This record gives sequence, structure tokens and C-alpha cells, in this order.
Amino acid sequence: MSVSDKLDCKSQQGAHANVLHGFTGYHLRCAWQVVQADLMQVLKSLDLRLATYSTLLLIAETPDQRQSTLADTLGIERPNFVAIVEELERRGLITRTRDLDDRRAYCLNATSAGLALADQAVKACQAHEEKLFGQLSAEDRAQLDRILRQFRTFESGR
Amino acid sequence: MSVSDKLDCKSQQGAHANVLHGFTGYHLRCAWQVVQADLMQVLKSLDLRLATYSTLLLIAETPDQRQSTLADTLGIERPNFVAIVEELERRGLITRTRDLDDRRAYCLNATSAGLALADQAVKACQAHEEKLFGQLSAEDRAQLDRILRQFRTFESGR
DNA sequence: CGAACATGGATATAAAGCATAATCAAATTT
DNA sequence: AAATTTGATTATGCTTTATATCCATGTTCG
Repeated sequence: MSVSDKLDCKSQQGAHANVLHGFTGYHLRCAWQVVQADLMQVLKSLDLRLATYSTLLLIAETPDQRQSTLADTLGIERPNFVAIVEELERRGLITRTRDLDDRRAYCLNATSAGLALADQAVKACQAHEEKLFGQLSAEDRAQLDRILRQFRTFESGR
Repeated sequence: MSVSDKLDCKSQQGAHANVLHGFTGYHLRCAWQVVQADLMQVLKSLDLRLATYSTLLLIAETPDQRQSTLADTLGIERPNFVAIVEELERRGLITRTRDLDDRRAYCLNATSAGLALADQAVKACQAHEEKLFGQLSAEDRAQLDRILRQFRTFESGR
């Protein structure tokens, strides 16, 4: 499990009717749990965490961005982003060069090693998705993807 | 965001094509994020967290269970479960009575106050689900629920 | 029976993850 | 030029999650 959420994803074998099973949100969470567990394992074999993985990918795709912009995009607090960036730099996956126009800022870019690892990671994730979502019928898989994308545009109705 | 996962759920506005957007798992996560955020807010108004909420519900549904059984069902490590149970007991929502057959163990049960709060919480969650998933078409909503349930039976293909 | 071992619950503790306040230097504003 | 803002950082705290250990009770087996 993770987060403060302890929405028992194992209680299906319980003999009693579990109210939680009536909630779509519960099943959504359980599904994400399964995916997350497998994904983290896949990334671990590349010595990546979810945070470093998505950061590396974003830097590889959008060159010359500064840290705060990237952190905002990723929804990571700036202070917490520092360690992530430092790790990627230390491992030679990205470079931090001073912005000439604003000498406070860095421009982050992926190295060739970083690009190669990002590529490897994406391929591994595609295989992971195939493994997991491939268990659904083709129609169900397409439906799920479509509905989830749609759902994402919703605001948590304030 | 939460967990180690930093799968940027805000980067959709990014001008560049984001590889992550090609993954169903990514959208699954984003959807869960939206649901979780709203759910936590709903529970907060009842002074419950996801952990205390699901624990209370489970205890209310399955009387006379012992702590370790409940913890296992919920996928919570036993040491971490202690504080949760203590909180529920301190708030008068559950009782812990010694098992006569095994004096090491406790039997956990919801008090009438606990049952009442559980009931309130369930109703609040139903409203929350309605608010969020009600934004989908009836067919999509049914499909999503069906597919997620199905997906849940999968093992993360070992 | 009694020693060895297993189990329910608790404590202590550590590692992550996530957030806020404050710092420093380099911009920008006025 | 002084005041304010901003990019990056540090320090710090809170929460969640995991592990190792401990105590008391139960169980197993020589």
C-alpha cells in the first residue's frame, strides 16, 4: 500500500460484503496499485524511481528548461526537486548549464547517456504496459484508456 | 502528488508531446489522483484519513476480528496499525476487548458511535463518487467500473 | 513436564515522501 | 539606489511506510 490511503486492496477474499467494493474509486485505486508495483519494479532494474524517471523523460523531451519550470510541470515542490536533479546530474544523465540571460537559473538538458537511458526506460515501460493491460480485451483496453483520459479533464468539483 | 510517483499530472499543457501521455498507466494514476484528492477532503470533514476510514469500515463490517487479521486484510504493517487502532479507540469509535481464548489478542468492534460515523462516511463517499464519476456518461461509468474490477483480479504478472 | 518455537501486540527506529520557512544571489521594479 | 521579486538552495518538520526487537501468551515436541 501507499500514501495515507489504506484502502485495503486485499480484502476481496474476505467472507463479508465489503462496502468499499461498491466504490469505483476503490477499484481505481487497486488498479493503480497493481500498475504502480509493477512499474516501480521495472524502473528499479534501470536504477530509476518514478520521480527520477518522469523527470529524466521530461528533460529529454523539453530541452533548455529551468528547474522551477520543470518542477512546476511535474507538480514537485522546488526544494524537493533539487535532490532529484542533483542525482541525475551526478549520474551523468543530465547537464546543468547556467542561463546566460539569467545567471541565477540553470538550463537542464539530457546527455547522450541520459537520452539512451530514457529511451531504454520508455521501452521497458511499454513492455510493462503490454504485460499488464494486455490482459484486457482489445476493446476493454481501448475503452479504459479513452475513459481515463476523459476523466482526467475533470476538476475535483470544487 | 503522492507516493514516490511523480508522474506529472499537470504537464498536459506542455507544448511538447509528452511520452507519458501515451501510457494508460499514467492516465490511471492521474485519475486516481483526482479521486484521492477529493476523497481525502471529504473524509477530512469527518476527521478521518483514508487509513482510519477503511479501518473503521472494516471493523464495523466484520466484528470480533483481531488486530493482525485486520492489518493483513488492509495491507498495513502491524506496527503501523497500532496507532490507527489506538486513535479509533481513543475517539470512542471502536472497543478492544481481550479474547478469552487467546489472552494475547484483542477483539475489535465498532461502538454505536463508530457505526454511526462509518455510516456517515459511507454516505459522504457515495456523494463524492456521484460528484466525480457522475461526470462520465452512464455507459462509460459502468464500463469503467466493470473493467477496473476485472483488472483487479490480475496479478502483476510474475 | 519443560524447553524450543510461534504468534499477537507493542515499541523503537529509520528511511522515504512531501511541505513550509528562510537564505543567498541575481534580476526587476520604482 | 532602494525595495521587491525570483531561481535555486538549505534547513527543518510532518507523515507515511518498513524493519528489527521485545514482551507476554500459546503451541509443539522431545
